[in-house]
Amino acid sequence: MLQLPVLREQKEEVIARLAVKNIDARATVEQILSLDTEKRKNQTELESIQAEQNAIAKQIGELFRSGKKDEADDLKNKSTALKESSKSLEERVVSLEQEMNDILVTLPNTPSPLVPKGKTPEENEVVYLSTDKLPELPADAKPHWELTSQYDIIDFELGNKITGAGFPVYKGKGAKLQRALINFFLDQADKAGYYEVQPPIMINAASGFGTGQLPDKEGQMYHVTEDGFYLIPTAEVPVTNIFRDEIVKGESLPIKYTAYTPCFRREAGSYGAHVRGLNRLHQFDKVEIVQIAHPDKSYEILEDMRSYVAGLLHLLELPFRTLRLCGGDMSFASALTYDMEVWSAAQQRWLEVSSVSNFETFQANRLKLRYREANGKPQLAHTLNGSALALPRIVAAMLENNQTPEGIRIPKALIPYTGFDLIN
RNA sequence: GGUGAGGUGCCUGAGAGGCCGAAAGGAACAGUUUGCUAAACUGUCGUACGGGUAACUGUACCGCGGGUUCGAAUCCCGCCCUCACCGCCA
Repeated sequence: MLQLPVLREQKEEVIARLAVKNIDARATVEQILSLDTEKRKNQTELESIQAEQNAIAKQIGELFRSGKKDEADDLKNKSTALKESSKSLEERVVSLEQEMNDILVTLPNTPSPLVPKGKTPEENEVVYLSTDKLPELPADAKPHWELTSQYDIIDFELGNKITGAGFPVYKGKGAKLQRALINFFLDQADKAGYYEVQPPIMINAASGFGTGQLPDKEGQMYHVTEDGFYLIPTAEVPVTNIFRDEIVKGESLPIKYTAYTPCFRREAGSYGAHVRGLNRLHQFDKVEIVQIAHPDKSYEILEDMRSYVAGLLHLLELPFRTLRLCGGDMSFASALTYDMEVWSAAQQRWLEVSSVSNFETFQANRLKLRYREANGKPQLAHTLNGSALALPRIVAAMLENNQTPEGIRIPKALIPYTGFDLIN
């Protein structure tokens, strides 16, 4: 959620920046500001009436104590009259504020000045390419969904039976590979100074609102209606919400957390060949990294997180590129996002495996997540997060790129975790 | 699921219609003293939103939402949550 004072003081700047996300926000911003002006006008009036009521109530108390009941009765009547007008004013203020907030939460975050203009994924800016020549596979190379059944390591049909499409069953070395990747990613995060947590994988509505999934993406989450909970689409939600309504000490920043969780996404509206196999699942595993940062440091930290994720991909020996997302391809809450895509040789396409974002104060404002320097006023912190990493497409790329006549080669860094160097 | 107790500031915890934005202790911060540390003493110490160049000032907030009252942390109603015990159970 954008900060109202920023909207008031830098209206033109906000409108110009939202234009990078291809949004013409002028009418909305002006509506918010006029509601705000109206609200404040009513609020000032209301508060002066309340001040008078409070003064009268105090006087009545004193009159009662000194036995002047008649005078007290006069004041009572006066106060009752005031109550009428304060009550209606209060309703007005509350409804103006509500109306204003309802509109304010629909505005996406303003992109950072680094964000390139653009509408489609093709206009994302390639900022890094891990290799100048992409691996080439023999003509009979297979896509991963054929390899998974050839080696019987991931069973999509069995998942269909148990749950439905997008819920695969990992088997044998396939299951062990999952476990190996999760442990590998967690160990790496630990080494990089991230504190490991295991959060709930169901969240309440307040948490969903805090990180911006609600009300914007309600339809993308599985909803447990009986209890009002949602299955998490990413560990970002429960981990960042650890700090909801918190004022942390300035010197404790940056706070670095990591968590492994399953993630659940309804992916309503997705279809076609690009959802085949592991490319798009309803349930998948991911290790997430989250940082709570000082506003002056958050962009430096974003670069750190980006190079951390790149390091993981190098260790896994996967060819990848890093994109700086253009305005049109960015998420609602993000100010700057880097996507990491690995090259899937058999599919001849790039697969997104990580998204690293700085949300600046956008989430913190919803979360009421603040920090305080010694004796200072509370300030909104910046929040950042990134996948480090999401498993399915890593597995897809690994299977496809590393296929040999003998079997699937496991990258060196992973062998201590899998306990085998070949899937055959 | 049943029964009982309870939700007050960073924490513990008092407060039971007006003198309460809230005692007391602890923590934290600043200072004094001691050679350092520790201790002792003194002071500061909630948040949000308004108004004001500012000093300052107003309002709201004691789990959430309503109600009673001139006046509610305190009384009434509804909801949520936590804890304890019982039941069930990995």
